[in-house]
Formats: sequence, C-alpha cells, structure tokens
Amino acid sequence: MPEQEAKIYTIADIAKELGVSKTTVSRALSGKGRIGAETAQRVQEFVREHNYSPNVVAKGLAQSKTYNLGIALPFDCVDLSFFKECMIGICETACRYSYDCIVSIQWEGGLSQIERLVMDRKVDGMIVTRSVIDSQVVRFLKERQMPFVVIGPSDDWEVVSVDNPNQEASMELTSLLLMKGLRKLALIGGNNMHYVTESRKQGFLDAHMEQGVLADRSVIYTDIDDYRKIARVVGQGVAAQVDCFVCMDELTCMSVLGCLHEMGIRVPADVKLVSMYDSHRMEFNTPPVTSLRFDTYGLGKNACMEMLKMLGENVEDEQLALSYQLILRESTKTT
Amino acid sequence: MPEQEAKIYTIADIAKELGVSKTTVSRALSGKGRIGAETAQRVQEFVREHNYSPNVVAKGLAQSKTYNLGIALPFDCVDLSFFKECMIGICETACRYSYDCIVSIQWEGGLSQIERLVMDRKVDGMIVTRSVIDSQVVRFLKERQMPFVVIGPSDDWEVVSVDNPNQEASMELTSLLLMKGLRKLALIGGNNMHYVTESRKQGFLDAHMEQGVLADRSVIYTDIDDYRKIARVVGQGVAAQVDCFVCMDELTCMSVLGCLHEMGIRVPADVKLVSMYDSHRMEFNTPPVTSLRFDTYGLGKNACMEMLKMLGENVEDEQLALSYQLILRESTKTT
DNA sequence: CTGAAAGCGCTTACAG
DNA sequence: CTGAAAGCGCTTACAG
Repeated sequence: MPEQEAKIYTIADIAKELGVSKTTVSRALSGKGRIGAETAQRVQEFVREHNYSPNVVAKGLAQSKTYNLGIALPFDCVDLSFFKECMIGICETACRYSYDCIVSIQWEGGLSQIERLVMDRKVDGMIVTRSVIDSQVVRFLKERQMPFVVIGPSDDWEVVSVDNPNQEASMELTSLLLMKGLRKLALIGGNNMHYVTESRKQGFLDAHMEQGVLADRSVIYTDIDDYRKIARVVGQGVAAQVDCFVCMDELTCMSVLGCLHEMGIRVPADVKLVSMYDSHRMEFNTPPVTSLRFDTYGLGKNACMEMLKMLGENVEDEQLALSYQLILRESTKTT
Repeated sequence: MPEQEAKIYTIADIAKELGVSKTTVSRALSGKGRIGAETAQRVQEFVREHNYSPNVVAKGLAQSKTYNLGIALPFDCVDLSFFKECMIGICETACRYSYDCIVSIQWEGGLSQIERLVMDRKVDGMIVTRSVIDSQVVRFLKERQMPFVVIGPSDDWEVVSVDNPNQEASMELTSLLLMKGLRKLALIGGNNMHYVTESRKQGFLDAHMEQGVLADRSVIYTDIDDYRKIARVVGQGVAAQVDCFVCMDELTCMSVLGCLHEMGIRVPADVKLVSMYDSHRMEFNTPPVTSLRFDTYGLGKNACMEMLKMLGENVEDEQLALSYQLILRESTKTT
C-alpha cells in the first residue's frame, strides 16, 4: 500500500494550483496587505484541505527571525522542580505565540553552548533562568545585543528581569516564626553568588527588624552546599540551642532533617524547621515541613511574555501578578 | 562611545572584501569541494579575525535541514532527575555535532506542541523520552515520516530505541534480596501504560524464577501513583507481613518510607526497603536506601548518537555500553 | 582550482 | 486588489 506520502506543498505549488501569484498566497496566509475576500477564501480552503503548513525556517529567513527562544538552564540545578516548572511556563507561552524553545545547558562559569546558540543566530532572544551576580552570560548577551530577560533579581537597570517575591515571602515566613515566640533562628542557605540567596537573607533580616528582634548573626550560615557542611552547621545550631532551622531551599531542608534524625532530635518537639521553598518532598516528609510555595509556572510565563514583548510580539498584557503561599505544616507546630 | 557595533558579516561581504566569489568562501568554510590552499587560508583568517559565524538558518534552508533536534518531554515527569540528566546527555552530544535541541512538552495523550514542531519543520528528528504503550506520538511521527528515537523499551521493530537495562538490573536487585533470605517481597510500581513498569516487573519475576522462589502475586501492586494508594498498599503489605518493599521509583520509595515511619515500623529492623531507581534522596535518607543507579546521562547521549546517525551524521561509533550499579545501603541490612 | 547562476521557501517594497 | 521581482544568507550542480 503506497503510503499517503503526504506531499509537502510550498507556497509556489499552491500558487500554481490556484492560478494566482505567490505573493497572493503569502498574503492570504499572513493576513497582511489587501487581498480579495474571495481569493483569500480559496487559498485558505486549499490550505486546510491539503493541510499545508508553511516552512517556518524559510519564513524566518525572509524576516530575519527564527521564531525560537533560547532558555539557559544551569546544569547543576539542585532545584529541579523549579526549573522544570519554569520551563513549562515558558514553553507553553512561547508555543501560544508560535515560538519554540531551544534549551542550552549553562555550565558553571562558561558559556560555550549559549555562545554557539547566539553566534549561530538560532534564537531571537534568550531567557536566563538563574541570575548570578556579575554574570558572564549577561555580559555576553549584552555585548552581542541579543535581547534577553533574566529570571530572578537583578540590580542592573538595563536588564529586564522577572522574579518571585522571595524577599517579601521570606520576610513573612520569618515574621511568623518570630510571632510564634521563636527567638533564635538559624538560617542555612546556598551559594552566595546567587542573587536569590541574598534576597532570602534580606527578607529574613527584614522580619527581625520589623518584629524588633535582634537577629543572631552567629547562626546565619550561607554557602552551605553539601552534606558535610550541612551536618556541621546543624551540629553548631543544635549546640547553640536554636529554636528553628530556616532552610533556603528544599534540598538543604531535606538534608537538615536527615541530620536531625540522625542526632535523635525531634521535629517539631525539640526544634522547628521550615523551608523557604516548597516541594512535594516538603509535603510528604515526616514531619511535613512548613514552607513557601511560589507560582513558578507563572514566573516562567511572565518571563516569556516579557521576552515576546521585547521582540515586538503583540502580547495581550495579561502579565499575571506573581503570588506565593505560606503553607503551615507540622514542622512548626508549637503546642 | 560608539559600541563596537559588531558588524554581522555575510558570506557575500567576505567574498567582496577578499575579491573572490561566494562559492569560494562557502567552500573554504565547509571544506567541501576542491579549493586552493592559499585561498582557503585567506578566507579562514578573515573569518577568524572578524569572528564571523555563518547563519545556520540560511545554511539549513539551503540544505533542507534545521540542525535542530526535538526532545519530547513528558509534562508530568515525576522522575525529574531522570529527565534532566537525559536531557543534558542529549544536549551535550547534539552540541558537539552542531545541533541544538528544541524542547517540546508532551501533555498526557495529546501531541499539540510536538505536532506543531514537526509540521513547522523546525527539527530534523525527534527524541521521545518516555515510551508509552501504543503511543500516539510514535504513531504521529511515523505517519509524518519524521526520524525519531525513543528512550525506553519498545516492542515495535520499526522503532529505534535505546534503554537502560531495567529488566536485568531489577532482576539482579531482586535476586540479591532473595539470596539474602528475604522471601515475601512486595512490589510497588507506577503506571501500567509505561513500558518501564513492565520491564521492572518482569525483572522482578525473572529473579524469582531463577532463584526458584514463588513470587507472591498478591503483593505485587502496580498503577500506584499517588500518596493515598501508596498508603493503602503499604498497609496491606505490612498486614501481609512482607519482608521487603521493592519500589519501582524513588518517589514511590520516599512515600513508602514516609508511611512506614508513620506506622512506627522501622527500616531495616522490621522490614527492608529498596528502590529500583536511585537518586540523591535515596542516599541521604534515614535510613539510606539500597537502590539501582543507572547512567542516565549516557542514555541520553546514546539516544542522541542514534538520532544523529539516522540523520546521516558521521558520528564516531563511541556508543557507550550502558551499565548500572547496585548500591547497597542501610535499608537492607540483615544482621 | 574558481565562479556565475539557480535554488532552498518564504516576504515585501514597488508598480500596476 | 494583484503580481513580477528582488531579497533573506547560504549551498551546490555545472561549466570553465
């Protein structure tokens, strides 16, 4: 049986079959330029019947566009679910505007893949999913005059960025702990070079300020990124008799919980525990851990809309306000 | 200060500057066709100095290629780390051959995004990262005559697929348990429509066969995909006094462990626990859980190499043999 | 070894 | 309202 062998039509084929010019077909398809209603009809019908779809690459070449967005994804993303949700938000939105997303793995420091992507002119813009202080990537993108938006905070006026309300949320979470009467809070967090670490710490400090409690700087630990270091600072925290461990992310939190278990320290009976970033893990842990849930999908979506706007796409300005929830679970039960 | 305003050269510019034809420039760059050594030199030098890089899209159009690979990623990937590592393996390899990867989120059942990607002719081939029984995606890809490879098992002769040795590894893991004298093993697993569920179960049964132990089918549970169901079957397993819970994936395993904790049942003292898929979580749990570690990065790499081969790329046949490790941890200590 | 020309499949001034 | 033509930036027979 000779397969249906779906002939791939070109605009020229259609023009010939219909006895009109390529120009006309093109116009009927794009809707740009004046064109007779009847002619347009005929073209559209033909197209539908033979389910033609234009060669986007050719279209792109003619317009000096690619209809592709690049997503720079850090290779060492601990926070898997964050990047996944973000990516889905971006892709979905891109798709709605007929763009596709090319992923580019971003190795620490270097920018090999991203460089190629940009130099090859395979994307119209870039979305950078981890904002790093003094980023090479950002510098490169600027230099190459490639439009981009970064996800996460930025103190650079020229950079378009979208972000979760990390500082605000961290502050609310911390305030709550203080209001519960917990006084000595240990903060355990990630890489100092990540902006987000800074925001969370700031929120933590803001809350102390607001509640009129002096933050104990001796139990604020940052750049704690492996199990050994975590074990060490948990030990220190316990020795210092902190009331609560405040973890900046879920992975750290899992590890802290592990350490506590091992030391035979009970949560929440002996010490409280919270995470500044929620995940399924936080929910199904023993005990379930109080944490902050952000709308990461929405974040990706917003980033993408900003990008599309920069590219001159006519996006309806449905930019959603990013919110978060403070989810109280057993790990902070005080009774 | 007028930015360096990096002029974007085209092949025509170069030809003019050097007083040769575009053909010559093209040849000097691609290395195809005979060309004078000296001329080639001159071109290459010019190119280096002005760091020109060709417009890949235009090149693609001329060759009816895109130099893009599509990766179909399931939106509901529980096994985040699997897809991430796989993706990195793919992207890395693609990059080495000057391809880029467009991600396409694959919603349950539907194939909207993938369809667009293919119809728009934005990719040369597709890599499908979850093999599902009787897959719509596969059917569509075949119909459209789009080259593709699937990651995971496939019983379809026409389909190129690469896979982890799931069955073999599951068998080894199970055998080990049986050899340790554990007799009643509960198997808890995921979606029946996923091929991988089938492979793991088969390996589990093979081991029983090999060891001459009758598998107790009453404690083989599949399609257990949410916390409620897990809680239920764990309860049943405990009541049936199983010796060990064998979980097909890490997420399930985490939940099973949670349930056991809640019921006050100790691992490994009262019951053993293993996972057929490793992750950091398994390592840093209390107790750490015995599990199977696969080379997912290598899997992605292989998939990509297969794909590139199909596309006529001259890949060195460094196809790596996929292996796995059986990592024994505290959760199966028998003393 | 080198080049003029046609072509990849589209878009878009420009001129009817 | 419609079309011939040039152009997007490359490649590749074909003919020197």
